[in-house]
Amino acid sequence: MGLVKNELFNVEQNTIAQYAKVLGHPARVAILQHLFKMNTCVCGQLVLEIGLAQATISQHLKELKAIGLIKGNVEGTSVCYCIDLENWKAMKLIINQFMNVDIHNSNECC
Amino acid sequence: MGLVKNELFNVEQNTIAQYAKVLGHPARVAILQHLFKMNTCVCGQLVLEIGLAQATISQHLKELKAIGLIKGNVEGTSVCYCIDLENWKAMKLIINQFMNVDIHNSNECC
DNA sequence: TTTATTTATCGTAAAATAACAATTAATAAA
DNA sequence: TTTATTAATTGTTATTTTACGATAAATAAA
Repeated sequence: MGLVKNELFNVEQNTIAQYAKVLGHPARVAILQHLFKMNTCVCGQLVLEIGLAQATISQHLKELKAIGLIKGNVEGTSVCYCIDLENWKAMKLIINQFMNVDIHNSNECC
Repeated sequence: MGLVKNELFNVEQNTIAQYAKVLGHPARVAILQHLFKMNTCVCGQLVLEIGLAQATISQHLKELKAIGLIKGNVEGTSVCYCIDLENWKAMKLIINQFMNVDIHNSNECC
C-alpha cells in the first residue's frame, strides 16, 4: 500500500488531485508566491529566502517544474526560474471549476 | 525526516498547503463531488460508489471532517455526511486569493 | 435477547514524501 | 589551467500516507 489507486478515478479527479498535491506543501506555495512577487526570473536566492537546504529546494523546484507550473533557464552558472503563466492559468481553471461545484447547489442538510 | 518544517512558513502559506493537501487525493475529490452532486446528506454508499475498502473511505472521510470540509450526522445505525458549506466557502476564498496572485503580474520573463 | 447492519478504530505493510549531507556537473573567474 | 560558484543528483533516514483485514462499537430488527 502507500500507493494511490488512480485507476478508480476519472481523469478530472486525478488531475485536480495532482495539482492540489503539488500545492500541498508550504515550501512550494512560498516558492510560487516569491516568483510572482519578483515578477521576473529568479536565480538562486530561493534557498536564502526560504530556510531549507539547497538540495531540498532543488527537489521542490523539480516537482513544480514536472507539473509545469514553473520553468527554468540556465543563465551562466545559475538557473533562473519563473512561473509558466500558460500552465498556471490552465491549473487555475481546473481547480476553479472544481471549487465552483457548490454554485448550483443549496445543500440543505444536516 | 519526512516531516514538514512548518515553522519556516507563515500562517497563510501553511493554511493554503493544508487545504491543498487534503484535496490532493482523488478519493477525497470524488467524495466531495459526490456530496455536492447528491446535494443532501449521504449515508454509506460512498464505499460502493468509489471502489475502496470501507476502512479506507472512513479514513478519507475523517480527514475531510478534520479540516472542516464535511460534517457527519449519526442517523440510526448509519452516519450521514454532507458538505460544510460555510467552511467550504472559506477554503475557496483562501485558495482563490492565492491563485489570483497572477492577476496583478505580467511575468515577462524566460 | 440474539442477530444483523453500519461505521470507526486498530494494527500492519508497502510506498511515498521531506529533508539533508555529500557528491557531481557545468560554467565563470582568476 | 586551476579555483570558485551554483544547481542537480545520489544516497540515506525519519516520517507520513495509503490501503486493507480484523475487530469493536452502536444501533436496529427479529
